[in-house]
Amino acid sequence: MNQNNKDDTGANKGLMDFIQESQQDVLESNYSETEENGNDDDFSDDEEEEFEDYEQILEEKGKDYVLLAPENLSASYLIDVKYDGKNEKAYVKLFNPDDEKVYRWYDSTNHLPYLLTTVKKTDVEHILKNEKEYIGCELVKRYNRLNQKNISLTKVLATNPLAIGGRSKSYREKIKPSFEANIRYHLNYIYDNALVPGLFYEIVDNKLIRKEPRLQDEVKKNIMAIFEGQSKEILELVEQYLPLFFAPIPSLKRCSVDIEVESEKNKIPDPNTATQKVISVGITNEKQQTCVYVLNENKKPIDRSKITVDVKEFDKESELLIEVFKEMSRYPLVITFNGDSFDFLYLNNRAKKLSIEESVIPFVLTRTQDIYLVNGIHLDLYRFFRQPAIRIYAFGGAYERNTLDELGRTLLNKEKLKHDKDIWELNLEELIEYNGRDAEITFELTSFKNNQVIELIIMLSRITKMPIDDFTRASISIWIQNWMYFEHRIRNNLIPRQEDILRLKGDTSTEAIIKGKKYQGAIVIEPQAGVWWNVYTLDFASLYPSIIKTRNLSYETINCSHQECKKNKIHETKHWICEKQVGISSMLVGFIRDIRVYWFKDRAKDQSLTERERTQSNVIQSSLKVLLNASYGVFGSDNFALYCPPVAESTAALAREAISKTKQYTEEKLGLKVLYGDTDSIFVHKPTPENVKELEKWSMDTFQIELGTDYIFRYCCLSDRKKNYFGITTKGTPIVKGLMGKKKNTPELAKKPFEKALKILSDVQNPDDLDNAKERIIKTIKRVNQKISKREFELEELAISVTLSKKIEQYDSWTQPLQAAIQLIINFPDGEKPTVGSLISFIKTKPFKIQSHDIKLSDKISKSNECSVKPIQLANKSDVDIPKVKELLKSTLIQLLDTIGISWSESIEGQKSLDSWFS
DNA sequence: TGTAGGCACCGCTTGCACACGCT
DNA sequence: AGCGTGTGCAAGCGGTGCCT
Repeated sequence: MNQNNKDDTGANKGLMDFIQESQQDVLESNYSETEENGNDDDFSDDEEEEFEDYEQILEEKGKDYVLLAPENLSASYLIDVKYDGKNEKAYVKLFNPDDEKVYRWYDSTNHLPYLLTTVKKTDVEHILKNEKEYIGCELVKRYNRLNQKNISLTKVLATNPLAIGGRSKSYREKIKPSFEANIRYHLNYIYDNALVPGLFYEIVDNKLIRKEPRLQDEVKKNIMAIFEGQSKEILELVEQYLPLFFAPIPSLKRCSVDIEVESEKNKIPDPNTATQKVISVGITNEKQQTCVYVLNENKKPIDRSKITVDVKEFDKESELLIEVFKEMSRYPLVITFNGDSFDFLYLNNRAKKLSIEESVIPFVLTRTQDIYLVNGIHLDLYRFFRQPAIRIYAFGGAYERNTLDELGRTLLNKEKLKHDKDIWELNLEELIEYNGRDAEITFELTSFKNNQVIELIIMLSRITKMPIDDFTRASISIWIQNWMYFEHRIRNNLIPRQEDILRLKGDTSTEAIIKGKKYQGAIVIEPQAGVWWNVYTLDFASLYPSIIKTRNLSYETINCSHQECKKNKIHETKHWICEKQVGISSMLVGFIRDIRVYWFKDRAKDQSLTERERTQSNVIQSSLKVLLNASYGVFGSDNFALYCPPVAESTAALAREAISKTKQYTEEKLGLKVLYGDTDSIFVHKPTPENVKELEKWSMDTFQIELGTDYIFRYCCLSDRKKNYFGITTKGTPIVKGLMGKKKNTPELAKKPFEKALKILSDVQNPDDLDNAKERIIKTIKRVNQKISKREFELEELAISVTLSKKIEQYDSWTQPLQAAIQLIINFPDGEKPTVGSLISFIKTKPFKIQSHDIKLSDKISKSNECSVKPIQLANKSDVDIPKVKELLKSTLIQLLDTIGISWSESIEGQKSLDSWFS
């Protein structure tokens, strides 16, 4: 029997056994052998012959680089799991640190694609009687979390994943209901064998066996102590995850690749046609050596004194490419920035165009337009850094836009080389330097801060059980889905279908405040306008995940079938929660919350530890933070596999309850004034240290959630606008939230006086200083206002920069950014077309009409042609609409001024008219 | 080609009341 | 009187960026 099926009683009791067992013999064959498969692998001992044998089963493309694993291989790093369609087998890629080579190991257990169904075996055989790819059925048992019952199922096996799902006549279309039929095969392979990408495995007699890291007994003991008294399931999770956290992360040998392509003026080279020559390729390796492979057909002399990198010259483009491919194949990990859509796509198509032999082209294109490497793995940093969860939670929003230049500038403090010319005008030396710098920046994005990014990627890959190249291309809901699927499978739990969850639990019962939303969300406490001295902001530590944990929220525990549980109601909703079963998402989210808060978070800052221990702890805590912060939201997102609106709704409702009760307690029991609050925080006026302590204790006793102090404001200015305030901390640091002066689309002209005013306010120590500061602020602003009247400004200072969030033809409203984008298209027909993500800069002008355009637009606005803005590229100073600029300055600064009691019309405008009266 | 909902602000769009002029 | 059209206004809505 399949080892995964032996735990017929379901639930979690077999998990520890399972882990133990998997260490000894992970991949013991489970199925009765089917001898149909012609490629059965009795590998010869002779190495050369061995290669002969394998050659026929390897795909043509890139096969020169593939090295098959020997019968026995020392501990190697599991970097990838894939499926080989020609051989109908899963394989893994192992990086062996001893010889620094990547080996490919094909499944030796005859693991097969399958689906599960409640249809009886005889009926299945009837349905599939003419199917050549059908192999047979097995009877298996699973535990169904949704109804808490063991269930007998038919496991339908096929030779090929496409037979199961992915075609119009796949088995999953014919056999209904079918379960677990839409999981990609290589992921199934990972789950079934409990593989963890990023851990060490060795091959013994052609079996893949996990190598356990050594754990310090002391560390283990201390961590177990954190979870003392918690349920058995949680303790098992700790055991399961400690090796993932503490296995060393080896420094992966790797290189970055960046290409430059010959191009005509104002034309972007098209990687699909690849009609232009590749003129240079920069490669940087882990020793920080950069080499630029440059095409020099006319053998122009290169002045080496002007060059800081290594150079290899080629007079034939095809030779250049072949050499680059060969160099890339030496690395288990190859990094690009946007390689999926440009560099590698271009190289691939260009190589075909130049008739380079398939066997030396290392790329594999997938249906979803990702590009994998035959031998190593391809990490496209553009895809990784683009993830909102990564941008915000792992990097604190350090970069705004996902471009190589901005990432380099904000994370590395290293900019792309600037030049006035365009690529095709550069001389060879300039081209080499430029290309080399891009390759360097790309590489350093993975190596800065002791390889922070690469370690983050590997740690998240271990936790989510996704191969690195899948993981870096997928979004956060897929990460969490995969993580939870894995945890279902190793517990022998049936993975529920989204439709079943929805049918049983789908309804929400609260009304959202914003039209079009599914349920009610957070509370924002009405701010008390004014200047407040000595203000504490208290907030709950990861409130939503904490609620999921403490209140046992999960798709199977919400609205369970037990009559007795119905009394366990959730505030303001119709939902109740199960008291008999521990919810799987509650358990998983709770576990990573606890271990982050109680272990890794402190250790990331603990000066008594070594630097190495600190950075590793930091990598782990930020990985966990990324998952935690998304763990609530995914349940409210209909493209999440375990989508369960009542779970999300209940989480939000319980959070509302927590914050309201806290406000009430603070006001009524402690007699303090609550000035403001948002979601998980309250602003308290003048609490004593004892007050704060009492609140912390009360919160722990009432909700089992930590309430901590975030900022202590010397003073804090609130207006009547929510999510809109600023304060100066006791250390003199200004904290600004939501004010227009901070928004990225506000023109510099308004931002500058805003910043100045803020600086003045930072120095204010007491109410008397404030009056003084007000005077100075008024003067500053008046000066700016006068300058505007006299048109004393640069055009750039007025630019409003906005990101397009949709394609041009999808806009239903004739908005200003759209007007500017269309003018750009009309005036620069060969230029880069504005589209999703483009940053458009424009200035406000008096209304004017543009020539009727033949750009495809939505029906609603296709006839519009009157514009109120001009893109900065086309505008003159004389176009500027002065009253509108003043309006803009006013609305930006008024947010700041009215909180400190300055009236715009009296202090700024009124004063000005007096001035002019006297002069 | 998505983790959620709540909020501020800008400016276009739309619907309505009303005036007006024509038949 | 009945109808179409122009005008001014306010509310609604689309869009962007932000907060938690």
